[in-house]
Order: sequence, then structure tokens, then C-alpha cells
Amino acid sequence: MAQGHSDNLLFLTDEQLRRAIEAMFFAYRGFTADPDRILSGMNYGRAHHRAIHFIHRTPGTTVNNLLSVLGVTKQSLNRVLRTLVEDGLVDSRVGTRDRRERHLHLTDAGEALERELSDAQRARMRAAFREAGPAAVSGFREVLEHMMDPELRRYFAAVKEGER
Amino acid sequence: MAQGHSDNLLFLTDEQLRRAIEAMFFAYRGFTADPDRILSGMNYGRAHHRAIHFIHRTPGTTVNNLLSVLGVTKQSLNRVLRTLVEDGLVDSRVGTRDRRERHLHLTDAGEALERELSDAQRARMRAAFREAGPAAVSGFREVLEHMMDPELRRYFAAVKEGER
DNA sequence: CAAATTACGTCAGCCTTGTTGACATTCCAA
DNA sequence: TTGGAATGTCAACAAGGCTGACGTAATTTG
Repeated sequence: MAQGHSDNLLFLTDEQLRRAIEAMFFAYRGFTADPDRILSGMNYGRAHHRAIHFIHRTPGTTVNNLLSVLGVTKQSLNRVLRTLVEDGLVDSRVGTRDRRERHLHLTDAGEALERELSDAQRARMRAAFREAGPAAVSGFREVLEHMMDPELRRYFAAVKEGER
Repeated sequence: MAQGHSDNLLFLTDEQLRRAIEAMFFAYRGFTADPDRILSGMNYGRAHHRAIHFIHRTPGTTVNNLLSVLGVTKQSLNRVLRTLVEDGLVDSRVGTRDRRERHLHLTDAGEALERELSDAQRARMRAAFREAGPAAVSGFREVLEHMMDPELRRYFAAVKEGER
């Protein structure tokens, strides 16, 4: 069965793969365009968006957790978190079990911004999905998952399991 | 028929769309990981990779053309192009028809680096495609295309036409 | 032909977001 | 109890975006 796939994929030439690479590049630009527009002019950037997104997804997460998901250094993340805390979008609470840790939550204002960003991004995603059709959507998700680094893919799959 | 799609997509909840957003984020990290690794330590970054990629794709392209495809300012692109020309990876030739223009080509060394970067990126893409299967691949490309900004999508589609 | 426009390059300065290095605090285990 | 490991913060730097201003050459237009 895996062999059958390989056979079919002989028709994917290097040129077609290059096209797919460009499609990924252009699509990612579209993917980030709406949040970028919202954030520009309010002193925030993509890094803030990512932090806000993942704090929303896993409330109470620690800085270290966030670090490994975002794939940046703690110093880099810290700068972003500091401004978000200062501006009252994120609440950073000293851990009770381990007081070295900081547990992160979105404030009401943080949730509001998260929703604004997420609404815009989901709207584009939903439109693309609607135009492409349901079969395309599942293929899309399948390929994306296989393009991730194995470690991140495990994390991603783990979240999926947890949701059921 | 479009209505039929909409009906099916009612099952795509906001939560599922958020998952797709994360998948896109993680997958893009994988997508750029290999070229990033190759380029780190040789004074180049993603910006150089993009320039090299598109000069390879459209040899003889002008600075202005490249600008609109990459979506950056000329000052930003110029910094990148200058180092590439200085290092002998890109050749910048004064236009013959319009001598204000500079036509960009990869040198042999530039083509060699392009191949190295492209090989790595295509290998990952090919592996993901093989694991996901042919049906998933066409869905993937379909969705990506619909996620682009309309202008870029027209450009993308135009290249496709030109290739037949 | 003169003037406006276009294409490109460059300088200066700023912002975001990545990096390393140094350091304080807290916890845990020898 | 003390030394090491883990967590998080501060400082400084680099890459690569951005805007604004300007210069130069070539082309187009009135």
C-alpha cells in the first residue's frame, strides 16, 4: 500500500515540488497577513501573536513549556511576555507547587485580543477550506502533519488525543 | 454544489480551525528547518534563500519583479542582493532593451547553492507527500492556493499557465 | 527638446525578533 | 547543608524587516 503511493508519486517531478514550495511560501504570507495587519500599529508583532495563541490554548502553561512549543530562546520569549504582562494582556503567576515556575494566563483584555486575531485568521482559513472542499481539507491537514519535525508532530498528535 | 461544501464544513468547528492554524505554524517550521540549517554559519539567512530561489525560477528577472514577488522593500532586498553579488553567487547585468534595469542570474556557484538548498527542502516535501498519499497532495495544493492573497494567487496561477 | 517618470542604488535610522552571556532565585539531592 | 540543576530576568548584539530622503541614469511624455 505504501508502495502504491510511491508509484503514483513518481509523477511528482522536481519542478512540481518546487511549485509546491512556492505555494507554501505564498500561502504562509496569506496566513499571517491578517493578524500582522491587526498587530501593526499596536506595538506588537508575530511573536506576540504566537505567545497569545498558545497561552490561550493551554492556560496556566509555564514559560518553559511555551519555549519548547514556540522554538525560540527563553530570552526572546521573555521580552515578548514582559510587554504583554506590562500591558495587562497576560497574567504571570508564581507557581504554587514549584515557585520557580511562572504560570501564564490571558487576562480579559488578552482574551479579547486573542479573539480578534483568531477571528481574522480563522475567517481566511475557513474561506480557503470552503473553496477547496472537504476532501482537500483532510489532505491538507494530512500533508501538514507529515511536514513537521518528528518531535513537534508528536506534541501535535498528543494534543489531538487529549481533545477527544 | 458550493452549498454542499458549506454544509459539510459546518463540522469544522472553531477548535478544529485553530488546530489547522497550529498545524500550519508547525509545518512551516519544518518546511524552513533544513535550508535554515544549511545557511546558518555561512552568513546567509532565509532572505538570501528566497532571493536565490526566485532568481533560479525566473532567470533574468529584474530587481523590481523580484521585489513584488518577495513582498519586501528594495532597501531590504538590496542588502541581500549586494552580498550575493559580492560573493559571486548572483550576476547582475545591465539590461539591453532598457538599460535602467538589472537582470539577475545565478552564477555556477549560485546554482550549486540553490541545488543544495532545494534538494533538502524537496526531500522533506517529497517524504511528506509520499507518506500522505496522492489524494492528500492535491488537496494540500488546493487549499494552499486558496489561502494566498488574490494578487499573489494570480501570479502563481500565471506561472502555472506559462509552464504548460 | 525639456520635463516628468521610472529603475535602481544607497545612506541613515528605527523596530521586531532572533541570538549569547551573565546572573538571581528556587528547588532538590548528595 | 551545600552544590548543582532548573527557571526566569537583564543586557547587549545581529539579522532583516521598515520608512524617508536623495542621487543617477535612462526612458517616456508633453
